[in-house]
Amino acid sequence: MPNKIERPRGTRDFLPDEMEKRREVEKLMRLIAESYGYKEVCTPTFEHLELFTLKSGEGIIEEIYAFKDKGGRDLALRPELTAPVMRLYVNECKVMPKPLRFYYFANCFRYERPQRGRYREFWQFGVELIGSDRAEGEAEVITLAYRILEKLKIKFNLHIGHVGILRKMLKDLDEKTSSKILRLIDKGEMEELKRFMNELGLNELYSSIKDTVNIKGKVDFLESIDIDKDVLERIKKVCELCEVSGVDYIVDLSIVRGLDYYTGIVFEAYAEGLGAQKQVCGGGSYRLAHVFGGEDTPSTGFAIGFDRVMEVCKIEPKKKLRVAIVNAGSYLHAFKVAEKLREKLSNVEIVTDVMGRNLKKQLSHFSDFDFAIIVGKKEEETGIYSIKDLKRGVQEKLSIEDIVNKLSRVVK
RNA sequence: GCCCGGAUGGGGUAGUGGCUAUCCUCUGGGACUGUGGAUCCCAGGAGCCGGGUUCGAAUCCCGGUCCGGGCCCCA
Repeated sequence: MPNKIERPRGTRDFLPDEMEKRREVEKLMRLIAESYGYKEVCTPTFEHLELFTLKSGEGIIEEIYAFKDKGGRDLALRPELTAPVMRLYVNECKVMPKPLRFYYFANCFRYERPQRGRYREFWQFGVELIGSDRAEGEAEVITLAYRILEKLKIKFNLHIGHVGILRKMLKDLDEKTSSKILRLIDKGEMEELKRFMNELGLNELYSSIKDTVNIKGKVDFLESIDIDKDVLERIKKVCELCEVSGVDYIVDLSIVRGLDYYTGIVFEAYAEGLGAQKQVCGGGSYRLAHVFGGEDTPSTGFAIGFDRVMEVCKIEPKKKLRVAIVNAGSYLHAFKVAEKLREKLSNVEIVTDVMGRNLKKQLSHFSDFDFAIIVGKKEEETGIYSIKDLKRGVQEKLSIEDIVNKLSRVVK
């Protein structure tokens, strides 16, 4: 036997049961996003490498699947979708009336060590609200993310922060230093941060950063510390709107986010039961359009880690009604009956035997179906078919029309 | 990128340096050519890959691949 060809590392095959569940969850996400007026967009699976290196943040750049095509162009499989969607916006939608509400569901690629909830090909569901610079927009996006996770019956915590506070505190430092400080805050390595800032003689700044980062709770906590007035007003307003829509949150100013393009409100959601891969959603306000040659445009968005959500989501798809057309010798007629029923009934699975089994074998094979319709010479002549309820074990004789009526009633 | 643990038919497993690799499930067929899930019978299908030690390796050793767990990072 020749060697079996295996799946590449970090990729997955999905069997029907799992696909069904994934489609069900996807459908729910779409439905909720659409109920907020968001419309689906789709961008290419690969883009110019530059799109992602321009502003994505160090971590992601190292993980990019990059390659040269036959024309020598530097291309990359998309590691995320915010940059592609903003590129699409700049290319095609600049003059459309604002705001634009876009959502996407697509696969992304990152070269990483695979683990539970972390794959080299993974799916993201996300939205981008383009053109609004206001708390109303930010609150809408946060609420939408919250609703989706809530409707999927996931247990999670939502943390809301604002990168403006820390950015402002660090504004007098050079970019390299401030970026290192932000990274240490993001990792929660406060001891290392203390040592680092001590070396630079920034003890005073360190202690105010420490105070800021430790703030966790509802909005009112913020009153007690000395932060930028405009930012405080913004956070208060966003939180107020979130509370109105029943969103449960924690203000957490330590949220920094790995992607460099965030400028304002940021938020993350953590689900229970996923270990180190607990972050199921991340987002915030950013400015990216001008980087891709457009006008400076404020935007807010989030991305949900679809595969992580699937790990903890309890949603079960509704089982379809399954009907077997069992033939007693008359294949031709059985196929005809099956086709007629498929035409008349929607959302019902209708299956015939294609293995040449005898009657008994067919019934045995279809024993976990809901109904069996027996089609043989007698039925072909009279037009009256035996329909057997396989779950209850009862059988009756009906015409095609009556069968259609009966099954339609059961579907409801 | 770092640290650990694994890998035996499609799925789940047993076992051991030595005969034809165990059991369950599964799949196909038969008993049974007009009525299912039971039972019995027959058939099918496996030691991740490469190298080493050995008379002999699925078993021991080394390397690789893949999976899982924990970090890092992130969704």
